Amino acid sequence: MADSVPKSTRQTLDRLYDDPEDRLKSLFGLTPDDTEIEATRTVFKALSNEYRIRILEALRDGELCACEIQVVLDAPQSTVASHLRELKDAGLVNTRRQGKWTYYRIGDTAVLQLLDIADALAEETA
Amino acid sequence: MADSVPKSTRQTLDRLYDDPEDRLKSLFGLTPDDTEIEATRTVFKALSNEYRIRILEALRDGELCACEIQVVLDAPQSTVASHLRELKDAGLVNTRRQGKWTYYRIGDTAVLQLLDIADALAEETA
DNA sequence: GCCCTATACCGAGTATTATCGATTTGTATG
DNA sequence: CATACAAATCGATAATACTCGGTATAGGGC
Repeated sequence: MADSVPKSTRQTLDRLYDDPEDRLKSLFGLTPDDTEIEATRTVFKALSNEYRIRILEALRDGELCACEIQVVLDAPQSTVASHLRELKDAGLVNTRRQGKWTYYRIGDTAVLQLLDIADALAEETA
Repeated sequence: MADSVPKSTRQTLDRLYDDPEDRLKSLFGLTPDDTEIEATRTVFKALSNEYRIRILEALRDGELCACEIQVVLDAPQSTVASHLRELKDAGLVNTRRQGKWTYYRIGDTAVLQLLDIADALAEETA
């Protein structure tokens, strides 16, 4: 681990701290493992699109079929379908097939918590 | 509003519901206004990057200067700087300048809540 | 079987983001 | 005010994401 640290960084730490080696160790301790970060990123990425946020908001009150979501979004069928797929892949929604129709619903209320917190955060920032 | 609904949608609703006009109205009621959605999206977009998640995780324990964050991320200075700027623009971190150094800190504990919830959600999905 | 409809998938064009070397800006210190 | 250094910005290239027409798949009714 110590070998991968560039000289410039060591020099910076040398100037800043009494015990740069200790500081280096504690800094590296701040990094969680890659797979966990990647999984978290997947969730946020799925949430970082206007259409997909609209879909989740529409699903607050309960399930809707794809054709209804199309009405809410007022967008081409293929566009809506691809966003629905992304939400499903990210595990944020579940589906239920009934005849020709596919019904979508929020997979976990934690999704709504995320939306609420982000909304509040955005509002106070603005 | 009714004018913007395409014929194909009306036909779909006609087939699905007894009172398609009512259904149309309730569906449109599910859409929040554009500026709110956009603000929420900005927050999630800022969170949907590996480096930026790492930065926020590193800031859990308290503020760090940009040069220390560079050590944690092990990435070029300009790359780190652009991510820090994006986090700041999104309102997720605040800065404090002390001499040559700029210290970054989490702007609101709600940011950590978002990370925790998304992490838990990602874990249960996997 | 055929036809109609809901929805999933493909792929090419477009738009947005990320990366990072080079340069500039701000802040000390001699 | 010259030098050193932290950090911000610029700008060109690369990577990623979005859009959506066209097409394929699947279910139900005749």
